[in-house]
Amino acid sequence: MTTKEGPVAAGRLMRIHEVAAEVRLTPRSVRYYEELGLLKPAARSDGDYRLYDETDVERLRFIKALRDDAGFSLAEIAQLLEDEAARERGHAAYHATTDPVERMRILHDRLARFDHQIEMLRTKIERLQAMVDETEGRRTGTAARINELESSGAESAR
Amino acid sequence: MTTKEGPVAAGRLMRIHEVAAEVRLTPRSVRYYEELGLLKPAARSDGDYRLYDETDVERLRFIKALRDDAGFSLAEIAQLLEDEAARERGHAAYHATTDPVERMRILHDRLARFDHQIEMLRTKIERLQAMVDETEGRRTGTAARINELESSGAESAR
DNA sequence: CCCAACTCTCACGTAAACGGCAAGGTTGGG
DNA sequence: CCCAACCTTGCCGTTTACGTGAGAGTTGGG
Repeated sequence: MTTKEGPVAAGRLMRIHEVAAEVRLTPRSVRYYEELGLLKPAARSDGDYRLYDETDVERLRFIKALRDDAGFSLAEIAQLLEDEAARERGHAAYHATTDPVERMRILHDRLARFDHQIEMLRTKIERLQAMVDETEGRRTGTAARINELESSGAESAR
Repeated sequence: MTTKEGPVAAGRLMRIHEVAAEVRLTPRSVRYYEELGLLKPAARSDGDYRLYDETDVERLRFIKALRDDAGFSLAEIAQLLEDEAARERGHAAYHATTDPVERMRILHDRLARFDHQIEMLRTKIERLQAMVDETEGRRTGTAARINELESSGAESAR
């Protein structure tokens, strides 16, 4: 009943410390991300243990990359990935309807979200590139001064 | 006596709220960055007011970019820029000595730091690019499904 | 069935990066 | 010289992103 069904992910389910180790996070962080609505385990055991599948792992990896590499806050990541609640609704809705128009809408929605993600990342890349360019400029200045010194006093070098 | 001298920066000096406004930071943050050793005002007034010059503004801009765009922590930024203390020592040392060998060493040092900065930024760019690629992969999959639906049920669309 | 290892949900503690206030000092135009 | 607007150094408060138990329950191999 808490099972995330779906057409994929028939592999085995993992417990929280397993996925945490896999993506190099702590169980605490994974639970915290769930608390913020970043993801929801594929299932729960009878004893209410969180159980994760491969897609959860991928999602966690993506979250970690967004946090570590892109430096987004968890709040921003929540925006980018949208609440897991909304995502699940979208997924369920897709399989609940046979209406192709509705399915179309959902797919276009998903496409738009991917485009948004790509755009945010691209923007970040551009800014970083600008910083690289600037730093290279300074580097060139320093390198020039080295050349000056090197050619002016040309004798004491090893 | 607290003046940062140097051959450049003869422009006028600004007070903390001016530079803060200029680089879109709060005076509080600027003081905090100083506390962490990220920068030091060019001078102090008689009444001990912090006074900044144009190079300080540039430095602050760079710091902000590293924080906002690259997502580095202030501690990491401190590493990248090295303690202002060390920087100042290097600068003073450069002008204190006339020994070309010593000057050479200082310049090569500076060059190495630039190279390190560039490398860190490049690494970050590569990771972001990898994320873009991955997201584009997913996007392509969704786009394909849209095409399927579009050609299979080709009549109900507006 | 037993027990070690794992998990659950509170709940409080912490480091980073500031925000905001207090109590007092400084600046500079009128 | 006066005063509004700015600044100073403390110092405590807050948010984010977790760490760290506490107390109780679950799992699974022997």
